[in-house]
Amino acid sequence: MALRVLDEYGLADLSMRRLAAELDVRPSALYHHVANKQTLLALVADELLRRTFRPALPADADWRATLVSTARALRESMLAYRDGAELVSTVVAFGLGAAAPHDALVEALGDAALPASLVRTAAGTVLHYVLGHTLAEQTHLQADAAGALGDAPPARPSDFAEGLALIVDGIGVRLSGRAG
Amino acid sequence: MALRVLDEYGLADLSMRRLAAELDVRPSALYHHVANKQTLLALVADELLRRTFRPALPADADWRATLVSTARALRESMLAYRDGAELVSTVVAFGLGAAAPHDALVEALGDAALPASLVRTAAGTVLHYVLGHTLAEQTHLQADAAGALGDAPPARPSDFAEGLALIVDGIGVRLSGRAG
DNA sequence: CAGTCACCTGAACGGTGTTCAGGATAGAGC
DNA sequence: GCTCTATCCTGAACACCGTTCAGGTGACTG
Repeated sequence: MALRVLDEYGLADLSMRRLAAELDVRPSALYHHVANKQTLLALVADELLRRTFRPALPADADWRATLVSTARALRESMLAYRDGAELVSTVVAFGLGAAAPHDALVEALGDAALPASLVRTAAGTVLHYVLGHTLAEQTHLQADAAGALGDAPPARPSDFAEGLALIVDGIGVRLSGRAG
Repeated sequence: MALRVLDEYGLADLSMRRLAAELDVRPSALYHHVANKQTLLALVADELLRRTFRPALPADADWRATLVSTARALRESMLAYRDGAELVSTVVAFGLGAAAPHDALVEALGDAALPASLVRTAAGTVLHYVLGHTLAEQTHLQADAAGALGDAPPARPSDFAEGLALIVDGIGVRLSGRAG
């Protein structure tokens, strides 16, 4: 329900009052189900990810392919809803939820023979990259869809993959010839 | 002035009304100097960076050292003010200003013999990483300073350098033996 | 001395998140 | 059947928010 409002009106207009109106209820009623708006947004972000974020984990693939596919899945999840990247980014930043992406990235790195602390660092690095890149991408996309501003270059679709490959190769260096 | 209010009250309380009160002026007066709050925030972010972001560019250093020092300088700039990372991140995301960090990263990559498109990708990747990491770091720091939540691990100081090194090495792979 | 312009005030508009006393309603235990 | 209780809700208010706009005031220009 809240996701419908998000997609229809955007994150800026996803207010307690609008959501309540959509549910045919007075705003104060929402506070019997949720402590405040921030935790509501965390629940919405979790629901968004639950619905769309299915990181493929083919057992035979090496860690590179798994990591790339997980990152790609996260990007596509967020792009699937209006303001999805902004929503997930803020929820992740405040640490109130949306732990699934980080967990999925850590799991994807499980096959690489890396020390645990480096796994966490690498997962965080990839996560920050995907969130930042996709947020910029979606902001630009939606700005174009409304009234273009058009000074920045139009961001080729391959940019995401290229930046991601940079990090993946950086991780690969740490394995120095061991696994693929 | 606005930076004083930012440091004293935080970004959430940096309202047009509070800023106007601090300047002993009515809120509507601000709109004769600035179109709206978003561009005000962009100006504040630019001023923050102008004051504190001095990327050291030693002519003799190789691109790795220059890139790392630029990234580190950006992180420290944002940490120097309350909510600095959040402010700069949102301004960069909306593309209304704060171009200095990206430009500085591009310049730092100038010495590496990379194709122009890869320079832009690499700069964007590093930028997203620094913003995302520092935002998370500062959010955590400030949450601790108020009333700790304390479930997430305490984030060792070396985490920033490790993640950054990952990306730098990824860039290095693209040079395959050419420069340092 | 009139005119212009930058700067400001005062008041309002239409929102926002959140709190709180109290009303309804359904199910459990006696 | 009848209380008791917990859940869910309403209505009203509080204290803000960004923004607009007509009109006032002072300084600098011609």
